[in-house]
Amino acid sequence: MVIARCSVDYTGRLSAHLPLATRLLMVKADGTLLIHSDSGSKPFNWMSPPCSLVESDMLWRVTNKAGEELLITIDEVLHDSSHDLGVDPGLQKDGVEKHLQELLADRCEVLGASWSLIRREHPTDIGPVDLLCRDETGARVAVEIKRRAEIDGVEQLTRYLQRINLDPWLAPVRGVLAAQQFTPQARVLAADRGITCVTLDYDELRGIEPSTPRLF
Amino acid sequence: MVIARCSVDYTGRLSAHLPLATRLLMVKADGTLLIHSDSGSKPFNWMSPPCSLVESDMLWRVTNKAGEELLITIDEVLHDSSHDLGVDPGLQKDGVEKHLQELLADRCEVLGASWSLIRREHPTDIGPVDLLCRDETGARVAVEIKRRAEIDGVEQLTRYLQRINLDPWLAPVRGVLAAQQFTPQARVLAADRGITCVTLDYDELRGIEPSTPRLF
DNA sequence: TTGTTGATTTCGCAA
DNA sequence: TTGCGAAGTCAACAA
Repeated sequence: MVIARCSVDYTGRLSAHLPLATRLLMVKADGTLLIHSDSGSKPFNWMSPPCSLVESDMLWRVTNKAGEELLITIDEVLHDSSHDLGVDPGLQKDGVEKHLQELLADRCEVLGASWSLIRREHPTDIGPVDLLCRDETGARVAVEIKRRAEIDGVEQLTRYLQRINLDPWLAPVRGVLAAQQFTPQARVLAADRGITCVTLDYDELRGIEPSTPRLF
Repeated sequence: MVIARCSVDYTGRLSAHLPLATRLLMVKADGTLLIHSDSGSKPFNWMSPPCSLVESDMLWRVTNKAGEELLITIDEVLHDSSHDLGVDPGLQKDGVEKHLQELLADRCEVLGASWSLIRREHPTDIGPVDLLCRDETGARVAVEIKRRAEIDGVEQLTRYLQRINLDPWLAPVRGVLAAQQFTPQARVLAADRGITCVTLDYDELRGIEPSTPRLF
């Protein structure tokens, strides 16, 4: 961890210049280098491993295989310390889309009374549909699950429906977009495409799910 | 800047837990808080301003307006230092999409012989089309520019074309997707929609451009 | 304030 | 390795 007055030049996927100012240079154990200012959550410049750092005099040269280069010109070092953090057990996440899909696969009657699951991750040639279900009339429904449904989620489901309806064994298949939140524009476009929007309640799904006895 | 053995719990847009380990806690002047381990380029946990940090004993509680909460339980502080970095002049970038658009607007004959520019950032009710050109036959062409064209770029241009072709003064307008790189799926979908893909060479564009004499 | 779009996005998963 | 979709995406910019 070095705090220094420095200027930085990056050439690679684009060209960028960082004028002389005081910043934090962080070199991690895995080779990651980050250059942070005193505001904002993202570093101004960085380099991801694998990369090589060569320090000569007051010039740091960081390069990687792809030919990207970070030149750090050090004007003055204000702080320099090193710390051994050891390995990190990592972050445990809960509540993401995958989890929603698992819960809904188990309880697709949340989408409609008497609905049943035909298949999870039903493959098409442009990617898998989250759920393929049978509704109360026996008709097939393709379900796309999002945490927050936006316009591109509607586009995605539309593409799936086009593809899936080319299969005479499956067609006709209608679409359901299931999400915790919807942007107004997603609702409008979905309505326009004949796609039904279903709002999910994560806590309710999670609360209901354990009460379902598994018959393995 | 604090280096400490700590565990972290985040509740907000999702729930996440970070088991006890040694990490870097960074508190920036603008209120940003970052929790970094010794590997990876992004922090495991963070909170963006505006947020409030309350330190009581060995517990840090960080909250924001949206009801998100970060609980940091400090086990042992290994390092604690503070540094005044001052304001940063910020990063100067070159070579991003906006720049490509400027270059192409000046040299749209790169897209086809005798092509001319009608308008840059042509407005539609769902957003501006990057370029509106006239091809060698006098027909109008809507051009969408990307650094890397993916499937959603094709969707975006498709929406623009639908809108723009509703205007009897402009229709018919065909589409060109110009990018430095294309994903295979973008090419397939573009072909499917009758959209032409044009590969751009940034160095060539930049190299050619200064040779164009300006008439004042 | 809200919405849209780009990003040296990063990250994870799967083919 | 490559491709593709998700992300607590972040951040800039316009309406």
